[in-house]
Amino acid sequence: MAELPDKRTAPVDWYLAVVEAADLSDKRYGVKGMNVWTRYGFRARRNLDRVLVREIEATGSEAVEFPALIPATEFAKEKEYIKGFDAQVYWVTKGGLSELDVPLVLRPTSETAIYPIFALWVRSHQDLPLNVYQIVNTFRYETKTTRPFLRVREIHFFEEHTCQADEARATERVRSNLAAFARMAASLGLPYLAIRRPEWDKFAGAYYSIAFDTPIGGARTLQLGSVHHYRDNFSVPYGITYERADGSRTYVHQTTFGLSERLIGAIVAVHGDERGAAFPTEIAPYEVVVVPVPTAPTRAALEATAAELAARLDRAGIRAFVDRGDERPGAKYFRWELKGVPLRLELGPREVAAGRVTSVDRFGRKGSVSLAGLETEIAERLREFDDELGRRARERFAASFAVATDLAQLAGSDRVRLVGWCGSEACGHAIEKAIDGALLGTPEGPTPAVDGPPSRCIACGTTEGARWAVAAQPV
RNA sequence: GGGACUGUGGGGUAGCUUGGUCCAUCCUUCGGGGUUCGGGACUCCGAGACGCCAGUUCAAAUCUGGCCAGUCCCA
Repeated sequence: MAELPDKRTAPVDWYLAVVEAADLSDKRYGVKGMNVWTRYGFRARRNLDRVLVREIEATGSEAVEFPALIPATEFAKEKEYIKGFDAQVYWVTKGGLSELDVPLVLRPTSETAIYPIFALWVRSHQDLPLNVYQIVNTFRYETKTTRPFLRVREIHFFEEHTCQADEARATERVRSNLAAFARMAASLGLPYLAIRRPEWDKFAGAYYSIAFDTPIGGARTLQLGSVHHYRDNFSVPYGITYERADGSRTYVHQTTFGLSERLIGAIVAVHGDERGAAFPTEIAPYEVVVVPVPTAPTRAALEATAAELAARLDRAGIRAFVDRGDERPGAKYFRWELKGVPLRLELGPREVAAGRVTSVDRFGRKGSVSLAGLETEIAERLREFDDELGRRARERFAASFAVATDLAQLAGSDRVRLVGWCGSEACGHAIEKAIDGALLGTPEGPTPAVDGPPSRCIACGTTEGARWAVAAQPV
């Protein structure tokens, strides 16, 4: 297997090489931005979905599924939304041989598919809150370069859509989503900042947008997902109203929460290193791989023992795989490290004689596990691995930010920059130009690497109302 | 929307300027045999490509045109 490009000096080449070498995605399908999920990559995706479902359902959301095609007439009802999306939708204009009277849009996101039906579902205050999510594929005609998982045209999309009685309750739902994402990200070992987007960069049609961003080296960041408060911006054009207890009628306030397979790309980009990918155990296609280290006479017995170990782990809910391939053990070690498996078990004659098995985690930390206590000891090792994975990620996260006090410091920056900002759009664009990227917005929680508020706006120097904002190069 | 560039086995490439020495190079991958097996084994045999369509020419991976696909830059 060839050497990987250097992650520091050639991050994009490194990322593409890891995705390919780890066999997470096959990009040879003949449509730009539409890639094939391999067996290995799909396992990761299924595990990711399981975490998302678990956490969102814990907040009282239920699964639904709406159709992929949307009549043009419904699609066009909210004018900001249309402006934001009409340049990147796929159209279905023919049915068989005939032109359709009403062309159909292949959903770029599902507001316009769902809200006409919400208008039918919501009638009384007793129908609220309405919290539903779906995990479906959405389609966007991306014109920029596409990258597996990070920028695709067929998106594996998680989207929650809710209706609340009023603005305050919608705000509460946003808070609840932020907390749910915090739990999801913890499962993935991904540190991030929740950042309120500036006016000019909020979701089309939103009252405000809060996005989750994580640094991935240099000044570059990756958006992991977003939560939006729509107020009644959609419920008015779509007529989603309810009757209060006193008989009066009013519009609902809505929120959405969106995530995608980008999270898998983020796991690769954030946790990966010179050896390849590194999966947190919740998402790992296999949590444990057993590698027999045979000599000719012990081969059959060792493979049988390895299969038993894997079966025991599977029964204990730990996804395990026995690598019986014809390669030498060392070649297998390299491959499974590249593929990001958290824990490897080496089983040779020495281990069998001692009633133990050697464990080596993705970071190369060795241990010895007794066969008798296999399940509990492995579970413990996996916990230790996740702790270490998270610790390393947080360490890099903390080192990713630096304050800039002058626009000149933004050019060619090797960190994500925290800047004082007065809140004006003109200054925002000046900052974006200086860093050749974007002003992501203002952090929702505490801002890392700073103490107290900024003294002034980095662009205009105003001291009045200056607050911390994040400037970066989003990928 | 404007411009530049690129397209060679499954992946990565050499060859293209100056047409012939190319039934296309090397690495990797894949299939089979043998010797091996505690950190990327070795060896033997085998498989696999010039984006598509036209044109020029005695002769095209190489030149020309169109198309398709992709990449990058600018708006």
